[in-house]
Amino acid sequence: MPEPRSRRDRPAKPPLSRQWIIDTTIGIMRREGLGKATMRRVAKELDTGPASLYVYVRNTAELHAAVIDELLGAVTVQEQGDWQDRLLALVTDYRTILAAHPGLARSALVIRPSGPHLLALFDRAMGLFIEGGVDPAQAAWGVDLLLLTATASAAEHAEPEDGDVDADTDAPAKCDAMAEAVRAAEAPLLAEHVDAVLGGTPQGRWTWYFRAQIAGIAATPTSND
Amino acid sequence: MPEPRSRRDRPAKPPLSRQWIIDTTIGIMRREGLGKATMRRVAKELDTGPASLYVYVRNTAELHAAVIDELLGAVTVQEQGDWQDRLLALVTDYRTILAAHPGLARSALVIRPSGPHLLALFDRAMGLFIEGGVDPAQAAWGVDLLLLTATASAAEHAEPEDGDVDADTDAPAKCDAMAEAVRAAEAPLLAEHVDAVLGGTPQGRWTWYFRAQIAGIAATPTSND
DNA sequence: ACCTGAACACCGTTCAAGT
DNA sequence: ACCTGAACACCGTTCAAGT
Repeated sequence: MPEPRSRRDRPAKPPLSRQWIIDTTIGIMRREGLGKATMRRVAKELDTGPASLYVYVRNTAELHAAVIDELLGAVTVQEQGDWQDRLLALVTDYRTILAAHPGLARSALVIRPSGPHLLALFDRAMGLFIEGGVDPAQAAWGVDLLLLTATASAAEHAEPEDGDVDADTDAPAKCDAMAEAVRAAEAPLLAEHVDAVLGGTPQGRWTWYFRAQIAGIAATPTSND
Repeated sequence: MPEPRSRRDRPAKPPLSRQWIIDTTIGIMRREGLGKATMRRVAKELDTGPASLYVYVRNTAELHAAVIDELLGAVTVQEQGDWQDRLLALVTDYRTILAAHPGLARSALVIRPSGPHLLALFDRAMGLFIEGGVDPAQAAWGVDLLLLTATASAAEHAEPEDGDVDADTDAPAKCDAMAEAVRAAEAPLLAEHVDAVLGGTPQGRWTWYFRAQIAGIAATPTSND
């Protein structure tokens, strides 16, 4: 017996490539959330020190961007329905992926990922707009706007982190606080239309956001001022 | 001489109230960015330990939310122009405040602030929509959408943190990377309309986002499915 | 009752030194 | 050349103990 195996049965040594780092990060994120997928934690999982990761990724933000693009590889391509239905399916897919894991959408907003999968998605969305007869310039900015909204909406509705405080206080307390604040503040219109403001399911809201934006994008020419 | 004064000439002792904590946090943020406005840093500025702050604020997120609402007190009310012009001025003001300090918009997206100043802003925006003859239900969701876009847009275009890497690499490298990625990826439409995709000033884009959304909001009824 | 020192359990990133 | 131990300079939050 030359030496006892460390921990469990590890085959020789992990390769430690960029892809392996990304996959490990995704694994941790799926199990414990993006908040736990830190450099130090990923390094530990890879049986090395955090410094080693910097050979393959520039920093934490770049690693998270790579994770996002990797996950974006899972967006499906809807073949049925008209261009608007297919565009809705595409953007909803994008949003669902970002909303599934806390922090992912927040990261996407900050680091502006531009990996191959996002570009492919952008290209498909542009294609659907153009198929719908929308001017390419409007289509380009329209896709930007749609993805911005999808990302922001995902950031808002992302499930809370694993170790989150007061899960029960979530919805009721928020409504109470809102209702109380509305009454306390000088917000007569909010008070009057409180049902409209707070009403609707997240799903219904998202669909309406999409439809409203599609209508506006198609109808609003890009000015040259 | 009973005892030597600590550091510089401090008058007796700071009051250490919630408002004083918020003001101190804003001061640090203005000078060094939100990233530096940590519990520990604020406590140090207040000549106490971080634990003391928890008597007045629940946690870092709540403190940052309070800071945002405080800053939102500075939104001006435009009196000239039609309802769309005034709404644009209002939402642009909101966006400008969030974009001025890095991290602020990012925080706003996560913590969903609902302080009195935000509620007042929401109420004013609703009022302008209703003045424009927009259905209240559409107005309510419309304001939500507009603020979501403004916040997300601010998060994207926020000035980089004080201690930021490669400022020169910013715009050119981003364009190069984008252009290269477009060529490398299978993104023919992106490649064809690259000028439209990357074109326009942030200001011009924001105005177009606003106009497109206004048009869509006014034209899209909230369905009851 | 109100406040806080000290501790707990973490971070990202760098760099000199090793193989 | 490639890799990394150890250090640097931080974090948020809690809680037992003090006044």
